Amino acid sequence: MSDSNDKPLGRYIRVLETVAAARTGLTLTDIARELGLQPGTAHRLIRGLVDQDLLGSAPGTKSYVTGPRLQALLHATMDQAGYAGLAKPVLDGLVAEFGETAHLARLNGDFAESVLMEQPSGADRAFVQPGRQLPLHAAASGKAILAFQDEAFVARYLSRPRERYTEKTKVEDLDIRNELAQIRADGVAVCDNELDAGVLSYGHPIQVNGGYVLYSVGITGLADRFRPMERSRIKQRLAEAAADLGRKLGFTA
Amino acid sequence: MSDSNDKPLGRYIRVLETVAAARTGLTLTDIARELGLQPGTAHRLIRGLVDQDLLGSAPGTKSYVTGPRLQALLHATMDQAGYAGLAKPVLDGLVAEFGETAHLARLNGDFAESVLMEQPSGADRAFVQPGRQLPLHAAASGKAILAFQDEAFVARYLSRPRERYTEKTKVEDLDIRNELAQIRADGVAVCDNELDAGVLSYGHPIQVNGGYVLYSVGITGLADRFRPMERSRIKQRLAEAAADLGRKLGFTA
DNA sequence: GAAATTATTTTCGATATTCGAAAGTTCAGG
DNA sequence: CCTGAACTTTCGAATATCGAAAATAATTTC
Repeated sequence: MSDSNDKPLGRYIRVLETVAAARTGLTLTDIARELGLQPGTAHRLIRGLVDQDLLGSAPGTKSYVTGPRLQALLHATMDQAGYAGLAKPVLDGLVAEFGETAHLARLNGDFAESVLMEQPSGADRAFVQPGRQLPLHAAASGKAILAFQDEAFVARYLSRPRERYTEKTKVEDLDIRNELAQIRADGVAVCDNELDAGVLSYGHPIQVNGGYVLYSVGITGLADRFRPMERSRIKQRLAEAAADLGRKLGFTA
Repeated sequence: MSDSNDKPLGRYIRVLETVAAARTGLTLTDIARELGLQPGTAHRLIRGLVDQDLLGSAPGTKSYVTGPRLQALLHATMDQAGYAGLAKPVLDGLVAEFGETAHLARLNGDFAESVLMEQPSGADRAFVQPGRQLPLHAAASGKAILAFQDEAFVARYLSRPRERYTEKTKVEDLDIRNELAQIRADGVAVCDNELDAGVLSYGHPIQVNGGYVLYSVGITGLADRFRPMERSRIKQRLAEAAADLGRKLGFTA
């Protein structure tokens, strides 16, 4: 009888399951023994999975853990209700302090998707309602995520045409790369009239345990009213919120 | 340049990501268009994924959703901290009401692994501390999960030898099958001195959106003290807790 | 209800990947 | 330095995958 589990795909998945089930990192030999594979085969399978970022190996060590792409996949499947319970209180805290709209965005393909939004009572119309796909080069929460992706991702993103939403939208490779560098240095991304006219927003990356950035948290408001707000305070509170959310959304790598 | 994403494994994963990112089920054509695949290729990839239970197709319809094996894999990558934020409040509620230990268990291989436990202050020694592997035939939270697995899983489980932990442990196929049927009818599983002597516990399956049961929630106490507690009340509160947890741990199918 | 359109499934030879076995490296302890 | 375990590479044979095209099924249109 030919078990469907000895097809190539099935073997890859069994390796993933083995690693995922382990509390701690597994070594090549662990995996080979567990699945009854010879070392050479296990090595090839693992390499394939690492190439796809489905497994990661803590640099320096020889043990493997679940990779960022698998974590992203998990988050992508989680229901919005799952996020709401975790993230809503944090967003509410931001709303209470600044009186502007706060939202949580998640990397989804080539966009940052808004997955949760909280507004002050009597808010303007929503610019970041859940489901909206925010461009990675022209939204604060998008830029905050893009700035912390690896070079291969950034290069791929920049290799494709980008839409210009307003006359202030940055579309040149160099402009965008410079801004990403600044975001990495500063910790916070700004989008001033680059996506929606008259709208100003701040975004902060959310780092989960492994250090990967899949989410960002942002505050958005009408530029005229929001601009005077003290920037250092916004930055500090966003950083706190991001740290809190990172813990709540986090994984043990 | 040969992108690692056009290797066979990468294409399978991209299909999974596409389906996972969609809020609703995707049809073959949707997937093919999204990924720029020709229909025949998409069909073969999808079929391979369905064979592995990584994708599922709602019976009758032609649209694909994430399958039970993918859900199990992704959940397995979540660690205790990830659960804590979601499930701790629910367990705390049970502890507050009954004054006994509550825990969340997850199907892991041929055992139900306790992944989170909450105890009343001044508790007895812990019988379900996180990490403990609870047998599927001799623990309330294990039986609650086993009762809702498909026939192939149950048959495979019963085809292998089972340990007898106490003289009350049920090990005969027929006894176990009868009890599983009763659990399906009743909704709640009981383990009375079958695993740890002097310990009584109740378990309730947790259904996530697709209907798959990967988790259960349970209450455990010393039999002498716990037995007098009103059973219907326990059952009702466990059902509520399970519904709540199912929402929080759930996926968009 | 027949024709046209769109969606799904199957077939095909060529190509690329995977397979297990065995040999070759690297690394850590004694 | 030697030894053994863990890790990595190599190899021809077996197998899965590839894109293109054709066949079937389901839906829509007229």
